[in-house]
Amino acid sequence: MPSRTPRRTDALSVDRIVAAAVDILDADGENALTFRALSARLATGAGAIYWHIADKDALLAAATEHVIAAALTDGGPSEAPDTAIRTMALGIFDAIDAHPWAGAHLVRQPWQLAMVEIFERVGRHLTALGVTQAVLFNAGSALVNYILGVAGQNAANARLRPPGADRAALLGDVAARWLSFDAQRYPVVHQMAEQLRDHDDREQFLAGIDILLAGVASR
Amino acid sequence: MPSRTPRRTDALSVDRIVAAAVDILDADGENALTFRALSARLATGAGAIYWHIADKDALLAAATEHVIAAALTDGGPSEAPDTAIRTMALGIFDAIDAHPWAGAHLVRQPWQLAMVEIFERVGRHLTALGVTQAVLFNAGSALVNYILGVAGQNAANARLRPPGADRAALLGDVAARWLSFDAQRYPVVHQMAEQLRDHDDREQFLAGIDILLAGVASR
DNA sequence: ACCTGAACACCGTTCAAGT
DNA sequence: ACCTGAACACCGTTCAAGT
Repeated sequence: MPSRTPRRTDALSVDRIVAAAVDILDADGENALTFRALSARLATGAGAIYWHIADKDALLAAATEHVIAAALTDGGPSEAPDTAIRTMALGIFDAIDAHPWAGAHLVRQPWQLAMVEIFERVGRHLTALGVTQAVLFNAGSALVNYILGVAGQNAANARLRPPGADRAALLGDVAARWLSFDAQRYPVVHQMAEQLRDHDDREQFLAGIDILLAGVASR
Repeated sequence: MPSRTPRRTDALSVDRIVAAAVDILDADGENALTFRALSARLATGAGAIYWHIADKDALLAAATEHVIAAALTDGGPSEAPDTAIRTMALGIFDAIDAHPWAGAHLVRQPWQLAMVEIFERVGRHLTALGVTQAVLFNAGSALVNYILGVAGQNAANARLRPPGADRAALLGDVAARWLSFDAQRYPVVHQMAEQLRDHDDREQFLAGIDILLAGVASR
């Protein structure tokens, strides 16, 4: 029986719209996010959303920003620079693993805020690592491009995986597909298929980061 | 006045459909490729296309395959393995630079034929380079993911670039955008903006390949 | 076997009209 | 200022009907 006027918690806002969008994207994937589904969930009209957000691209960008920003927490300042890069990269990897649609959008829309944030951190850690001014740009761009490439792959894999199917089953399918190619023409693919079946995406991602760091260190 | 019955060069076929699709994609971009536009260009009904090709995804996949396969020509067999990797990577880079929509699709649909072909070649060259069985899978995947990451970026940049605008102008815009961020919070982005303005995409792509190769060699 | 083209179910986006 | 919801222009895809 509070006498204060009740807070209008149902008022529309960019935050509420983005939160609802993230919910839909996480639950049912990219195709499920329509302005009709979103306005239904928010109990409003489609036009109301357009008053707060420019268009669907801006909506996806905001949702991606939201999810990536949460992943970009700073590690302890005592962390060694190369460890810091691994930590940050893993954070992005895990965020995209949990929200594959964010990976897809990150790849399609570079130069968005999340991207600049990633670039800044990678660059800072590389500088701390002693990378010279001259190679910093190339090294940073190589790392970012690698991270984005994996992000895209992960997003694509998640799209492939039917809801409910587990990772092992999908890997088995892909391995079988690889083995179905002609062994004479694709010997390497054949032998990689074996390793593909029981590899760990996360470990392999880190292995790539380590290769890049080793390459940078050798300069 | 040949008496032979004229060849029906206007008969529909997957090849003609794919060729027309590539034309539309190259000329006017991804959004311009609709079944209506395609059937109009082929002077037929939309349903006719569906008799030859499963759906739009299959159409894009076939168009991508077509464009990437053309880029994957074998270098001379006398080529050193690391040179061969650079040559192949540059071939893909240039193909995607010329057909950005193919880069976008390659990123979205891994495990398609073009991907397997790329993986095979990268793996073969790495083996020739003396890479051990144990690290082959990780090294190959790192290279492929990096190439795909750059492919995605290139595709996105091309989508950003308004038709007619040149690369230099776009780079200037992005650099200006980077400089508009707070210099205290984004010092690295600020200093990279300078190098961004007059960097060469192709050279930077190769620099990344070299970093990866150096990292692999250091194992 | 192959093609036609109208029809269906669905989008993103706009906008006059409301409060 | 903010919301409503019908309307618009446009998709991918299907399918009965043709040849």
